[in-house]
Amino acid sequence: MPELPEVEIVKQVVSPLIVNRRIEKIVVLRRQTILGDPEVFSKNLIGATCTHLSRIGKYLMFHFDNQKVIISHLRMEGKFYEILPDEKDSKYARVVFYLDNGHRLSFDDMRCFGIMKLADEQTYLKEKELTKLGLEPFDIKEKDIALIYQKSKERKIPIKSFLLNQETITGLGNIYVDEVLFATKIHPHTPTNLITLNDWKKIVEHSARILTSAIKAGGSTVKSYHPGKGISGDFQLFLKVYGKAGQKCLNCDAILRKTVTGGRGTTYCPHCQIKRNSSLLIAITGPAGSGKSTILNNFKVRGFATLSSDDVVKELYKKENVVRLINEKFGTDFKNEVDKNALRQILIADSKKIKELEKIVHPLVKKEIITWVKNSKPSLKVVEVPLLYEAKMSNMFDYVIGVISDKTNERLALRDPHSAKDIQQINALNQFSQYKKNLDFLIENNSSLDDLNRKSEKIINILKSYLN
DNA sequence: CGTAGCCCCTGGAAGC
DNA sequence: TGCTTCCAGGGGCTAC
Repeated sequence: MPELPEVEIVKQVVSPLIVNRRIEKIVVLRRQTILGDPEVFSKNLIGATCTHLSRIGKYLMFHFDNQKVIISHLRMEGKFYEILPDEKDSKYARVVFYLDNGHRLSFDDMRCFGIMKLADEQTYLKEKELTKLGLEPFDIKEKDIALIYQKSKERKIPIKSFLLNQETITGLGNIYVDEVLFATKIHPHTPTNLITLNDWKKIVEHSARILTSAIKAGGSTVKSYHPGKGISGDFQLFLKVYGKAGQKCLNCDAILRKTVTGGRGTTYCPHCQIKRNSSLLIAITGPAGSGKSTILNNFKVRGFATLSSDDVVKELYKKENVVRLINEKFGTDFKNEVDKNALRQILIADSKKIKELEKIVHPLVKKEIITWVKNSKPSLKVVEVPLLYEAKMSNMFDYVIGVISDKTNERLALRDPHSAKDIQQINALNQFSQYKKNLDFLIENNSSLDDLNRKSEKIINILKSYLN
C-alpha cells in the first residue's frame, strides 16, 4: 500500500525503534517473505547492530554495523510494528526481530506481498531491485526532464501505467499518480508518446509538490494502513480525486469518474482531464427504442467507423459453437441459427436466465468489438452497446453517450408490433437510470427527429475537437 | 522488443 | 443470514 511518502514516514517512525539496537534473534514465520535463504538471512544479522535506515523510492533499507543491509519492500500491506515484551505476536507477523532491549520489531504483512532481502553495504545499490529504479521527483533536474521526454516518446502505454512503473520516476503509486494527473490535467489513458515536454515539466513539478506535502502531513491513511502503532497520516484529507469517484470535481461541476488502467482503479475528472489522442473510441448506450441507431447513423454519415452490437449478436447467433453453447444452457434445439424470438420467450418466462445468456454473449461481443477496433481505419470509432455497463465494457471506451427517452414504447411498437411487448418487458428489467452518473454525454430524446439530430451533431463536434 | 494480462495473497465490503 | 463477487496505496513474470 505505501507509496513514497508513507515509506518515508515508516522510516522516521521505525528508526528510533531499531537504530543502535542489536538483533538477538530472528523468527521467520513465513519463509517466502525472505528472498534467498532465511537461515543465511538470520545468521548474518543476529548479533549485528542497526546503524541507520535509508529509503529509495518505496524501498526501505536497514543498515547494520557488520556491513550488512536489509532491503525491504512493504508492497500493499506490509508494516513494521514494535511489540512489547508482554505482547503476543500479531496474527499477520511474518518476520520478527528480537532486539537487545527486550522489544521486538515485527514485520506484519496480511497479504504476504512484502519482501525482505539480505545485501552487503558495498554492493546493495547494485541489487536488481534498486538498479531498476528511476529518479525520485525531488531529484529530477531540467536535463533529466529532457531525457525522460525522449524516453517517453517511444512508449505507447497509458501515461498512468508509465508513471506507476518505477523505472523512470520512482515513488508514485496508485493514489499519487491519480492526484498528479489531476493536477496536471492529463487524462490517465493518454498514450505516453503524446505527453509533451511541457507536460513533463508539470508532471515532475506537481509530483514533487504533492509528495512533499504528503510527507509533511504524515502520509495518507486509507483503509487501515498505519505506519506504526497508533500513528496515522492526514494527507487523505487533501486528496482531490483518489477515492472520490461519483463526487463533484473541485475545479468544475463534472462528476469524477472511475475506470481501470492496467488493472488498477483510476479516478479522474472527465472534463478537466480531456483525453488527447490520435483516435477515440466512443460508446452509445441506452434502452431499446431510445434512438441509439439514429445517433449511430449520424456518426456514420460524418465519417466515423460505426458498429452495432445487435448486429454482432446476430452474427454470433449463426456460429456453430454459439448455437451449441446456448442449446446446452437452455435445453433448446436450435439448428443452424439461434432463433432470437424463441430465445426471448424463454428469458421472459424466467428472468434469471437473462444473466445466464449475458454470461455467454457479453464476452463474445466484447471480443468481436476489440477485433473490429483493431481492424477499422478511421480515427473516430463508435459502437452501439445497449447493455454497456451490465456487460462491464464501459472501461474500454474513451467516452460514453447515453440516450434515454420517454417514448421508447411507442417507437418499439412502430418498429415491430409483434415483438414490442416482449422487448418492453426486458427493457423494464434493465436499470438504465442508475448508470446516468457514469455518462459523459446524455441525450434526452423526447422530441422530434430534428431535435435528436441537432443534439447528436453538437456532441459529434465536441468529440471531434478532442481529437489530436 | 513492448505490452497486456495474470499472478502472488488475505480479508472487508458490497451485491444477491 | 449466508454465499458470491469484487476490490485493495505493488510489482514480477509470461505469453503474445
